[in-house]
Formats: sequence, structure tokens, C-alpha cells
Amino acid sequence: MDSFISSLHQWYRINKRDLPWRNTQDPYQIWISEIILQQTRIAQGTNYYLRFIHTFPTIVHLAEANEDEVLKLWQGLGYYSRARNLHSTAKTIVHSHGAKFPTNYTDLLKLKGIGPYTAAAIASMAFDLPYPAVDGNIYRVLSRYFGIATPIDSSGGKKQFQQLAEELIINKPPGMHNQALMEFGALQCVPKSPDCSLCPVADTCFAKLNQLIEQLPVKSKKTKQSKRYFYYYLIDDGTHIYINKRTSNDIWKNLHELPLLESPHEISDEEIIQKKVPYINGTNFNIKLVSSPKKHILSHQVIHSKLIYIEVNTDVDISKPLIRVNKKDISKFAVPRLVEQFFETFNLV
DNA sequence: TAGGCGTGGGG
DNA sequence: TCCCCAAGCCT
Repeated sequence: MDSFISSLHQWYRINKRDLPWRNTQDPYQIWISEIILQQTRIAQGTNYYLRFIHTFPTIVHLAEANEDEVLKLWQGLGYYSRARNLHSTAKTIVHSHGAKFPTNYTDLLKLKGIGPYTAAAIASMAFDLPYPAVDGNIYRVLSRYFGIATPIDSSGGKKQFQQLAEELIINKPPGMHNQALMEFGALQCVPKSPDCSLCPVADTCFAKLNQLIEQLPVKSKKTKQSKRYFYYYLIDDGTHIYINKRTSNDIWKNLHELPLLESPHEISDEEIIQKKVPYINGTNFNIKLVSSPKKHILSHQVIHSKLIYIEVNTDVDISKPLIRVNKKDISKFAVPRLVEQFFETFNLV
């Protein structure tokens, strides 16, 4: 077991990537990087990290920002509750902890958006505390090497891997150890078709010896996707369009979008044209076109959507909740990718 | 506790 | 095209 770990540490010294958040022990920067990298690839998250640190160099800068500003910076990354919790926690630390990051695992865990993995990552990398950061990489590496077939998304499985990881980190440099195991999972012990001929521990790996690489780790749950039908209205008076803020507990909370008609089923173009246009009072408008369908896929939903392009005069009668925006300012608002792609199609951004 | 919560890349 | 996945957390 000790040679397993020392082999991975040795592998890490040779193969580690030079990532921007690896040259710091600043808990703020480590925290930002860990939140961005939750369920997110390094290739996708790195530029967001650099922009985030540049825009908000310290936790005080972040705490003083508006949530809209934070969401705009987060636009395109997904899982937007991460951004909302990040901002909320920055305010908590600044206003209730004297702008000092908690320095122990238990207090880190109390913060919004920081769970067992992230608390361990910050505790180990910023404060040299021996908490194992058990993420998807670690589940994969340990399940394969030790031949553990307990589902990683069961409570029993989590407990089992957690306990094993706690034993493995004893008397190791915590931050380096955690990053070594994660990096090994990310680069060498990859989910699909790992090149075991390059693996330093292949000769003692249970999954390799028993040809179970593709079977491990075991996951029990499969998320089912539901279908939704979104019809967006681009109401254009020549200079302005209208947008709306999503505030309910649903996807894309607190992001902006175009006026939306959601239907439980698909609506034909003929029907759309005959329907009352939501938010517009009266009949003083012209439906110019209904776009081709666009399918937007989330982890748990498939959204079938179309855009209805509507020309109006500047004296159009619009109901209250909508925000009237000059077209040249539209990029100031955080919107989901689906809406941004409609904006691109219609040359608004 | 099981399901909700995004996006983009790769096989 | 489809499916799985990527440094999880919240409720």
C-alpha cells in the first residue's frame, strides 16, 4: 500500500501540470479554483479562473460585487448555484469572519457551497491539514487499484472510500498527496480506455490484473432526462429588446432570458403565430419569423426551443416585469448558453 | 436521500 | 446521434 502511494507521488513529480492555482497557498484562490472545477474540466474552467481572480483579486472585492456581476463572469460555466453560493460565502466571510478564511475543516464545511470534498481540498492545500479530498478521480483510482465494487454514489460506498482515503493520507504531505492522486486519475487512470502500459502501478492493480478496468468504478444511479418546450420571444423595436430575470427555483436561477412561453408539449409554428404573445398588450406587432428548432441538452433535461422574432413600434405596450434593454447593452446581462446562442444567431452579441 | 442543477468534449 | 462524463453540493 505504501509503495502504491509513493509510486503515485513519484508519478506526480514527473507528470504534474503547471496550473495557475498550484502556485499559491492562498485559501481564497484555492477556494475559487475548487468551486470552478466542481464537475468541470480544467480545459473549460481555467480561463474562468484567471478572469475571476483578475476581476476579484481578494475576497473583499468579491464580497463587494453585485450578484449579477458575478453571474455574468460565470456565464457559460453552468451550475450557477456555484456562483451564487460563492458570492454569498464571500459576503459571509467578510462580514462575519473579519475577511479571514476559516482555517479548519469543520468551519470550512459550514460555508455555503463548500462540501466534504472542497473543505478537504482547501484544508489540505492551504493549511497543510491531513484531510483526503475524495473526488471522482479518487473514487476511480481507488476502486480500480483495490478492486472495490461498492457503488460510489451510495452512502456505504462514500463511507468506504472516505475511510480508505483517510488511511492513505496519514503521514503524507496533505496538499501534494491529494493533488497527486487527483492528477493521476485525471491524466493516467482516465475513465475510458486508460493506457495501462504507461501506468506505474499496473502490475499490482486489481482491475488491471482482473480485466475490470471498464467495469470500475460502479455507479448505481442513472439520471433520467425530462423534456421541456421553450418558446422565446425576441421583441424588437429597432433599438431595444426586452428581457426577463429568472427568479424561481428552477434551472438558470437569477440569469436573464428573453420573454418565455413554456409549454408542456410541442407547439406548431401555425399555433405559435395564432397565440397571444405573452407580455405584449394589444395587437400592434408583427411576427416576422419563427426560427428553426434548437435542442439544448442539460444533465437532466432536454429543452426543445424556438425563437419567435417580433417587430414592434417604440410605443408598444409591454407588461411590467420585462426589462427594456438597448441592443448594444445586451451583453452586460448574464444569460444561459441557449439564449446567448439565439443572440448570436440574430447578431445581438 | 434521491433528484435537481449546465456545459462541452470525446468515444 | 447518443451516451458518458468532469476537482460536488444542496435540499
